[in-house]
Amino acid sequence: TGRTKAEDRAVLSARRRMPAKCKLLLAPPVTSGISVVTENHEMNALTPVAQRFILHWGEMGTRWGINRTMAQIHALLFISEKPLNAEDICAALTVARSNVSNSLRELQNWKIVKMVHLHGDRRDHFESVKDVFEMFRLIAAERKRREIDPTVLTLRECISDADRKNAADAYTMERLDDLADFFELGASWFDKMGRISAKRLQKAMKLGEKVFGLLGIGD
Amino acid sequence: TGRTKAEDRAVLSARRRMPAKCKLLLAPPVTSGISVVTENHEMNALTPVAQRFILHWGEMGTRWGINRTMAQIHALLFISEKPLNAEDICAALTVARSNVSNSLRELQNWKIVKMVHLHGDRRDHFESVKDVFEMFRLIAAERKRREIDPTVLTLRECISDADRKNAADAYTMERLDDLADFFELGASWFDKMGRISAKRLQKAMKLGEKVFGLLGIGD
DNA sequence: CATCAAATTCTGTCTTTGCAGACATATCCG
DNA sequence: CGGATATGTCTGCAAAGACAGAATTTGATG
Repeated sequence: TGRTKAEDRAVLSARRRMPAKCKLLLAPPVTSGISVVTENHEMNALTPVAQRFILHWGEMGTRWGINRTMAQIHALLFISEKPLNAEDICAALTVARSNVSNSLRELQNWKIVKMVHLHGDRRDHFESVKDVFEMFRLIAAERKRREIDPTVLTLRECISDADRKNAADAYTMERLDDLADFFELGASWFDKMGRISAKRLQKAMKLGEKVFGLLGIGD
Repeated sequence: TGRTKAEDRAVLSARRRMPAKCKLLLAPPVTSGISVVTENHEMNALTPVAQRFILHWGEMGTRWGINRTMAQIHALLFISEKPLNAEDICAALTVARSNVSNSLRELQNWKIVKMVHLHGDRRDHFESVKDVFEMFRLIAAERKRREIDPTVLTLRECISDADRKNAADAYTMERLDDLADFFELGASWFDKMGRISAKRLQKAMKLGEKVFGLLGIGD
């Protein structure tokens, strides 16, 4: 098989924890889009497709260092036509309020979820950025700020602190210098992506396709 | 301060766990590059700069869903002039053999660490890919294979499974379609990066800089 | 300013993951 | 073929992280 042992293990452990972990699957089965009308807006139970997407997105999150609930909430908001309040989210994903509250705060820090208010409802409602390029742009900007920038800083400090008389450090310096250059190049990309609009980013990415073409790298 | 509460918490918790977790810091302090000569090769204790880099790289790993030890081993190999054997790595990072063994296997799966043999020594030795562009290329290719490809597959399946008569699903489909398009564009990028040489990738990235310039996005 | 809904923070529990040490297997040499 | 050395796998414990529920704070409204 073209699959590593580590992956097999991951699959198995994912399966093992399914019943306990993935509460979505434990939610009452949905035959079709049954609507439950609450005070002031209707709340649809999750369709099987929605469930599947949310679960997958949660899993993806964990692979990239994002906690599962946070990613799931993001997925839910992303496919929700209307803004949802905390209560709605708790109900849809069967998670505790506190968990939802914390995850929403973090999603707002990432700037991919915004708080909105609905007329005649004092509860906070939340909606996701819907444009995928915009979303990517925001995430890239934030990751740069949190991870790339500090890394460049650390690398540069390491380089200037290195003991030039020590042979081991001399080689280390060479390597770190390369790495720092690379990250700086990457950082400037992230930066630029963070500044241009989604429309232009999309154009730039498609243009990039062509650049590859010119370099003679076809499909 | 320009820092979120979550970040403050992260910093605190990192500090709290330092003594227990980061064995590197507990290793005997290194005054200068003291050389310890073993059977057939000399093994330098880590310099402060090396320690710092390894710790930071380990931390970076965790942020991107890579386990800390694995990232630390990678960092160590990356700045090591000569290939190291498992024993050397255990000693340098103060981690168990089993841990080193598993991490090395995974690093080889990622194709960023290669096993080599030294003349007259039957132990396996390991060295990291040293070219940063090559490293990036390999990591990108692997992440695509493991995460992007399955995501595109899932999204497309979700779209084809969606119930077109259901209003909720109709909206979901729109969103997922956008997302799938985006990931496919991304996948093709990753793919192309995976195929071109490090040299050309470097050229392409620098060229990309210019593309941004042409689009009027300066520093 | 009292009351109540909504939201947040705190605290303890449970799950998951990472990891060390023990055990098992493979490889080389006398 | 036996012993030694090297590597790989398994098991159980411990740390970290995620999470639920309780307690607290916020703030809106009569």
